[in-house]
Amino acid sequence: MKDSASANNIKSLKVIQSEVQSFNKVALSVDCVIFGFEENKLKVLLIRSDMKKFQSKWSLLGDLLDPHEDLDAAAYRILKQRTGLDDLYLEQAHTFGKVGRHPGGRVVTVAYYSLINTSHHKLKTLDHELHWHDVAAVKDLAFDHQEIFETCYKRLQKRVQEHPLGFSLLPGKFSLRELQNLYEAILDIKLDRRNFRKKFFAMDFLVDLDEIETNVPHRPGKLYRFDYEKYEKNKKKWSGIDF
Amino acid sequence: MKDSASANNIKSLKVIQSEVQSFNKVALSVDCVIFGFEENKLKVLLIRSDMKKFQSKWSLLGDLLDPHEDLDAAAYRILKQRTGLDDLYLEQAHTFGKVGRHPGGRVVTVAYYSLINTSHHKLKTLDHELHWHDVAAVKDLAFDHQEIFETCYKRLQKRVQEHPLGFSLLPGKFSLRELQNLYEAILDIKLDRRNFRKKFFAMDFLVDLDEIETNVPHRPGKLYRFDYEKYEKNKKKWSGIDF
DNA sequence: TTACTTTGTGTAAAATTTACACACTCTTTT
DNA sequence: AAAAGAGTGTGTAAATTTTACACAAAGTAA
Repeated sequence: MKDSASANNIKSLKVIQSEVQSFNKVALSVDCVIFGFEENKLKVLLIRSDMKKFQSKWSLLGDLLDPHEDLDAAAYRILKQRTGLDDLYLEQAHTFGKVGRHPGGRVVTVAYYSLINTSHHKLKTLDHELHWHDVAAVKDLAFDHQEIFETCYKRLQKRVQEHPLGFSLLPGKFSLRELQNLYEAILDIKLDRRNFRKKFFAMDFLVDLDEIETNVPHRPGKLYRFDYEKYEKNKKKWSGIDF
Repeated sequence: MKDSASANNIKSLKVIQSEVQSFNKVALSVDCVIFGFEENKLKVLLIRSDMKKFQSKWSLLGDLLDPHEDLDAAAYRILKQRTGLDDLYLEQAHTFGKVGRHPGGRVVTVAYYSLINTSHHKLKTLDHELHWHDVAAVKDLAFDHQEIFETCYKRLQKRVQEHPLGFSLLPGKFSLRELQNLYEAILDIKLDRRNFRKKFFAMDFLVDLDEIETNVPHRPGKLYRFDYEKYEKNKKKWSGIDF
């Protein structure tokens, strides 16, 4: 293995190019962990593995990187291919590069996670390929996808306590109960209703729509929307503070 | 670009192998952002770029991944090559994969950061290749290394507020003033001395060595060491809590 | 009309964080 | 040897944040 940094001689572009182009190459893939929220459960989107070896197992949505596209662009491309959406939160979580992780050869994969609002697009989930799974029930995925999934889930749990990501999983109008259900589902804990409401009102980026829920068999709750402008303006004030 | 996941046909191992081996390959490198602490300043280890194009610039320590080694192993290898050390904290931070980021061709790089105790190994920093830089003064690095450095620095700042990493930058025996100086340097803020001490004593993983500083022109402080066992035992209790 | 379910609201106690000052110990200076 | 200088070591009160907790109101279902 070349030691390009401690060598004393200065390398020409040609030398560098030959190092890069010769034998030191690997396949790079992107895997997306796509979270959704339905029936008060946090869900993750999985697909049947397209490899014989893993035929009965579920796997994450992934594809090989095209050498001519940016890494982030590849993640957005894959997400778009699977969900049709391209206007959403997408964050790189971790890169997995054990030698034997992929049976097809040396493939290093970069994991991204994303949150989508399932009410905005009913996916083609009925063709037995793509399916929403309860995160609590996800197990025994193909490849090392179980580990990737768990890493991303932990990252989401942490991230959602520092930034108001959760909103992107909800419809435009939502009740505080829905918001609380979401946080309880993501963090897998119970929260005190009054304190939860107090906290979110204090953060001051909920807009009261002066509407109420319909078709609920009890007193309806008020509906709110997330105020992106206020959030952007006050970001610094509370970013990084757990809530 | 193949769409391996949404295709309906099941792929044999051979098909997968040919996809992986054919044209979809890139060079992958690892870059290490190595932090140290000296003269009450947070430092980062940089090297003169070995490329003509960037001859006057500093760059991070990096190397190409050997296709036969694990990704993490590559990071440890590079660190060992540069510093001689292999028993230290090393964390993957982010993967950078813009198409044009490297003049030698398509190179995606995985950034790791590490903290080393400069008192344990005086590096060969005098050969004008390797040099400790004040983090505050780092600018205009080669390639996209400025961005990589800044990403890792932010990650370190965050991480150090959730885990007692800082200790790995200090000698085995240290005074509370040294510890505070370190945190002030990493976070770039001033801390209240009394509250700082209170907090660390409350966490209860400092061992009083019943020794005091020598060669200080004032009242000497007591020396402590970090108690790894107590830390491991109480980890859950305060992990994730900012301090 | 009654029972049921969930919303909406405030306050007191507890815990945590912050601000802050003075005596002590060692070194250096005179 | 006395005094000045510099940084250590320590506690408490106030402010802020977090937690625990209960009851009336609004709608639906029987």
